[in-house]
Amino acid sequence: MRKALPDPRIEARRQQPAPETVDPAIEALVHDIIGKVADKWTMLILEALQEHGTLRFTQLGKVVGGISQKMLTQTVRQMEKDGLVRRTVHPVIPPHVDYTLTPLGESLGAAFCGVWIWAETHHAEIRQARASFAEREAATSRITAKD
Amino acid sequence: MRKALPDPRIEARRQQPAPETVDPAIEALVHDIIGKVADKWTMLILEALQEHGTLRFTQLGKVVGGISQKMLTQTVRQMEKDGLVRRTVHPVIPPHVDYTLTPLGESLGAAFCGVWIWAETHHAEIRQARASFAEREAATSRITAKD
DNA sequence: ATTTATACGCACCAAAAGGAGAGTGTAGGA
DNA sequence: TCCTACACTCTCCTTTTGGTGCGTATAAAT
Repeated sequence: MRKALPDPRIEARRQQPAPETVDPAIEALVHDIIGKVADKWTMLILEALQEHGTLRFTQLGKVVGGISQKMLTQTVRQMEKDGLVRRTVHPVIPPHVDYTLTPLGESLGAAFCGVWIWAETHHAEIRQARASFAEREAATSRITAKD
Repeated sequence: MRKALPDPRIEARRQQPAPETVDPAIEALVHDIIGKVADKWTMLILEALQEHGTLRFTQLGKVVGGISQKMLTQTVRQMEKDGLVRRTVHPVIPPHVDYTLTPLGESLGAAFCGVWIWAETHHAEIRQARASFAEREAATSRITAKD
């Protein structure tokens, strides 16, 4: 969420009104990708690597924070499969492996950057919304159209 | 992913280098928000409401596709709590409830827009990455530094 | 009198996610 | 000689997620 600048390709697309020519097969694939990529750990790891450039396994775990080894391995493996990170093994003892974002990963990081900034920008509003929801709930009165 | 234009506040922030003044409490809160919002169904519902403006319960379910009533209720309720959607009950029989994005929800939709476009733009690369990973795996040779 | 439509809530159950902890291989240091 | 570091993998176990089906209220239509 830090240094990323908007992907020029994405910015270009934003200008255009709306393709609206959505092949259902592509649509399904995109939904699938979103489903895989819109994952808490994926986002967190993406951010960590974006900020630090290259990290080793244990360092990455510490930077992300609160992740188990299992999830770290699993998520990073999936990201490698999807071409988001490059995993480099230095065959020394004790083992040394480092992780870095591929250009594809960087571009995803840039895309998610907007979401990070959104969260930073609006977290106060969310807290407020939660509070007022709780209040309304306590009064047992939901929003109701009065016509 | 369709019609959204970039949030001006986010675009403004992107220019700035990096605050780097990250209060750990805020950081944790942001991580929490990301964790809640980076959910498959949340993203899909967000997209549906962004494209259609206002939808009733059943319609929303159809537009999203493949979601059970339970998850639809649950997710939409959470989004209401977080101030992303407004739920309006028309007290008629049979019941009539419609859902629409709040300004906060719209802004999140705009932020996620970049991710949608990223997925549409790069899905071919992901498929290719997966294929070449599978190939490398079959050859039982991972990327290894050769020095 | 029976059916239909709508937006759920609830209970039950299967599946998946995810955490904790132990095990592994081996070079170099104490 | 034993311990430590590193990046895992594997097994067990608990928690969470999510699907299915049933119940509900009630006015209007058949």
